[in-house]
Amino acid sequence: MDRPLVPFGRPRAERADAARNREHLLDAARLMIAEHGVDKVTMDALAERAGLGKGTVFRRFGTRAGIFRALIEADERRFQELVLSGPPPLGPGADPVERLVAYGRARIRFLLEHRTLARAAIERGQPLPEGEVDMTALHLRVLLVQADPDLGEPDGLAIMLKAALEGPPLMFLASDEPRSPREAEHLLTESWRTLVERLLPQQTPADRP
Amino acid sequence: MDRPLVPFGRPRAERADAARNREHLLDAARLMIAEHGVDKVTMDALAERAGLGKGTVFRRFGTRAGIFRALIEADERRFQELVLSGPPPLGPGADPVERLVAYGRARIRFLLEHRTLARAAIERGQPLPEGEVDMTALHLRVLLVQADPDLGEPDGLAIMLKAALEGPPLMFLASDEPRSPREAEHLLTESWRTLVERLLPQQTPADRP
DNA sequence: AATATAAGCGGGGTAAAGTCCGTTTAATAT
DNA sequence: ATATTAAACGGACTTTACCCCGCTTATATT
Repeated sequence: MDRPLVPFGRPRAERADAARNREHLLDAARLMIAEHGVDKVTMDALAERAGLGKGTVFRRFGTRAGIFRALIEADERRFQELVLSGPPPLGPGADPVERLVAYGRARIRFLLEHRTLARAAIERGQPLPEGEVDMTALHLRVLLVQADPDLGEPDGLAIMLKAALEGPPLMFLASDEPRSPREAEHLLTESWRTLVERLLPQQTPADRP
Repeated sequence: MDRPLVPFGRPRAERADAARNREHLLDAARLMIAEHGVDKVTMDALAERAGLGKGTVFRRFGTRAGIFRALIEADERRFQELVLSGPPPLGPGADPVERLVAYGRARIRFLLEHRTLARAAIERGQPLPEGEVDMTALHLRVLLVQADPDLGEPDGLAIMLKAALEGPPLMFLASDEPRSPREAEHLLTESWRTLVERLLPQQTPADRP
């Protein structure tokens, strides 16, 4: 008759078979992608390959895009750790403008390296794939304010700069002629630097006594 | 036996019945959207509503997204005309920085007003929906170079600024809390102004003799 | 007016995402 | 060890975009 003493604990850890099956599914997905590319990863084929039912696939990942999001997640976490506690200028310690430039360079490279998965991880519904909160917009906002406390509309600017940074690699420079990822990386990185350095006052040595 | 004397004329104008059916389909789509929203516009339902076969719908518009692209097209053309030959500062004649600010304001409003259709017009494949060429990136590039001929990487900057301008309204400020379109429009317009005016040297009266 | 032909048409067929619900089972309480 | 139950499972079912291809017709040519 007693109710559990801690009725509000987290919703009870994932069952062991569920965790095992998730790994099976992710492994199967990785193999299928390596063999035939993302397009051939259908929910039916993935379920069969992993020896599970289709319902299980949807229960685990919600949507097709969810599978690809899960595949990127580990790398994304590593990336965020470098940003939050790695060496400067990407990590804390450097001048905010330098950190913004470094973040852009790293993010562009990350997205271009993961572009196939990242594109497949975009939901056909509303927003871009974010792990609960939008780390990029958040981080950009913080650095923008640090670089210039008097900046108007930091929220809006953070949103726009996030789009400027992440849109082109995800769409792989949607416009005009095709470019190699190498050329794209260089072009975008340099453009980002220009954008950031012009947008924010350079902190020259003369500024600090 | 003779082949046509002008074998390379354009591929022969659209047949009258085809044009008529296209209008019927667009009318039907508009009605269905007004009544039940874009999601209920399925290819089967649209075909039936217009009294045509499903194959005809695909022949006319290629994909589902193509229908929504066609619905926006007229408005998009009007917009481009205002930009190319309307009154300044949106049209030609004003200072490039002013034109960039004006273009951003107009584009943000346009995309927010059309956001439902515009989102539905995005293909689940690669690029964002563009009418053959990417007018926004092109226009931004021209104005950027006019405003500052020494700007490095105008191509990359144009691509990034296009993403900064069009991404947020299309994704409707994907991140954080929901905002009303009104608030969104104001926030983005002001942010765009800040971005452009900081990015480019203000043309002060003193600069011109 | 008759003919030729490329364009258009229709609707059944396929593939794939996502839903539903009855059955099974891991984890926990007794 | 047994009972309990919430979670997990599986696979049939539904929905929808998109393909295919034999038939029809508008238009141009003679």
